[in-house]
Amino acid sequence: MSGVVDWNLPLLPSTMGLQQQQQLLQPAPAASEDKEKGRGAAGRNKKVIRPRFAFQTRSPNDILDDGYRWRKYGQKAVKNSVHPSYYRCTHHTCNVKKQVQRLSKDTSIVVTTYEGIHNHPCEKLMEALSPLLKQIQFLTGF
DNA sequence: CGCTTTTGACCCGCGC
DNA sequence: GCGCGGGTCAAAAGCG
Repeated sequence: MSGVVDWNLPLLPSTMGLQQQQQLLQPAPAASEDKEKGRGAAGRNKKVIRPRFAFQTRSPNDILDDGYRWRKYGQKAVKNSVHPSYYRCTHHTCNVKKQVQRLSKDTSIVVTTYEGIHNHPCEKLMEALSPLLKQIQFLTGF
């Protein structure tokens, strides 16, 4: 089914409308991210391939709203002043994870690492395009 | 009322 | 075999 749009593509964060520069980095081509982490919540013991996208954005805001809803789940403090915050998509069908890291050198720089692909289009974008889509569908219907 | 957020504790994997 | 680190989940509280 290729009737799906690449929603996983980097949309433009609403808070990113600044003059900040965005740097898209692809850490490693190797998908050695098979850390299943069994945990009691077993259920999905499948080698789910989740692409990793790293975005380096400069913003006073740690949480960049890219159009999806994120729920913060834990904050582990590492030794190097870097306190990575973990976020997860609130979608029950969306197993996307987001890792936000702040540079200890420049707290103004925020490294957002997206893990996984969204199974569902962003509500915000959809909402914004909803009227347009409706109109298009309506026009196309004829 | 619902949802979100925060802290703690727990667990697993890997290293040595 | 044991230790450490990292990561995640859980519950509770606060706020809109």
